[in-house]
Amino acid sequence: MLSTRFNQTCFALVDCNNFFVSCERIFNPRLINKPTIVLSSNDGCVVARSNEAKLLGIKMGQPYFQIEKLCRQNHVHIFSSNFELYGDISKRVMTTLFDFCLDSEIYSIDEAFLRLDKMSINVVEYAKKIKETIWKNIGIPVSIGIAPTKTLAKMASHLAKQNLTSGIYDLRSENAREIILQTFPVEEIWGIGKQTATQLHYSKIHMTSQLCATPSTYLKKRFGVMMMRIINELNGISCLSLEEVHSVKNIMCSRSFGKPVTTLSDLLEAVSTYCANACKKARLQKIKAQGICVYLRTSLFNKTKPFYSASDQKILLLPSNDTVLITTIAHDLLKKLFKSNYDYQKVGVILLNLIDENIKQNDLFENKNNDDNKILMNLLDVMNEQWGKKSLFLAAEGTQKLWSVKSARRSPRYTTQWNELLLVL
DNA sequence: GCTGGATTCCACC
DNA sequence: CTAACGGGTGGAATCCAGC
Repeated sequence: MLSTRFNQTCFALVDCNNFFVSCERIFNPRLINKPTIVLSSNDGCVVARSNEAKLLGIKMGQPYFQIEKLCRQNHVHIFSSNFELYGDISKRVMTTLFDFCLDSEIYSIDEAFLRLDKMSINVVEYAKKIKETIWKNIGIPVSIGIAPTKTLAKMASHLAKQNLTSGIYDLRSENAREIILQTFPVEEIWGIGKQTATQLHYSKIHMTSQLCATPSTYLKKRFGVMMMRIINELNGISCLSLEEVHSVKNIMCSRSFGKPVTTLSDLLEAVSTYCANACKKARLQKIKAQGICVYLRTSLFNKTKPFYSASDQKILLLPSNDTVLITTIAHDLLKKLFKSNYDYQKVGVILLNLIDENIKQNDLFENKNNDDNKILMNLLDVMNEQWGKKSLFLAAEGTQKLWSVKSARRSPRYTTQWNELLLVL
């Protein structure tokens, strides 16, 4: 007889360990057991650390310039983000997980929830098999947390990471939970962030067990409905189910500049580039924007220069994913927002209220249909697929891109670019 | 007061 | 030599105008 109660829900959270670093290691085995980090775009902050790098005290999200010296002294291997590579490896991991369990939800680039209670299996044995398969076939180490709710499964995966030998942690037994909750800090609970944690500490609530013992009327009044959901989940009552594949509502594209930008022409180039990326993404998903928002701002951190931030949006007469149209509108918006004599750090474009491209809502006053540029856009996408990214683009994007991001240490895109395949010499 | 829409806050990876 | 800090998502709470 299995220890689980009849009818009890059971979720597994499969989480890739140090995901971006693990991806780099697949193609560069010399990195194994060496301190290694991956930087955010623009080589700004640390977004992934190997265990060795964690031991050196390098923090998640830490700005790189603060640890540059430490890295040099300890021969830390440093990489710029290589999202094409990570996305491709992620796809392989998720496909493998779907083979094990169709009832699953991709939660992020490196995590997925599986619903296991409807399968007649020994859950822990099954988890072991999943872990071994992903390691053997893809070369990515994962941790797996098992529990009756998603929030507890998240907690279990945390604990699984501390247990390096098995990498699996089972929190289905109520007795086991009772002990664990006494030493699990509230700030590590899924859904409780920095602000909430600070307030909890202020109310002398530090450990999860203390949180669960706090009267729910008080918690609801002070922290809202989200907190009630968290408490229920911690008590083993499942409130969060696997989510449907949610349709995207907005697409945002923005980057910080490699160095401050002051001229309107550079900003227009950048905005054009982001429009092209966003529209391409929309066409790929077969959706159209009903509005577009443009924003720009100076650095949040530079206290010596004046701060400026602005945004504006325009509703489209007809939904569109046409790069030419969207870029034209974005240019108009940006020209209105632009003020000279500022050091700009970032501009961004957001396609708003996306809807299925097949939904046609003919405008009463505009008789023509809005497929004008469909053929051109299709051509653009096909050419760029065939001849490589950015073979064909609008002149407005510019060719120099003096503003573009820093990405000095990116590894080759081994799996997605023919000319960057791994060479065996 | 009530409503819906816009904006801000918070959290996550 | 100095200055240097991501890019997305989504949901809830809150604000505010118009009734």
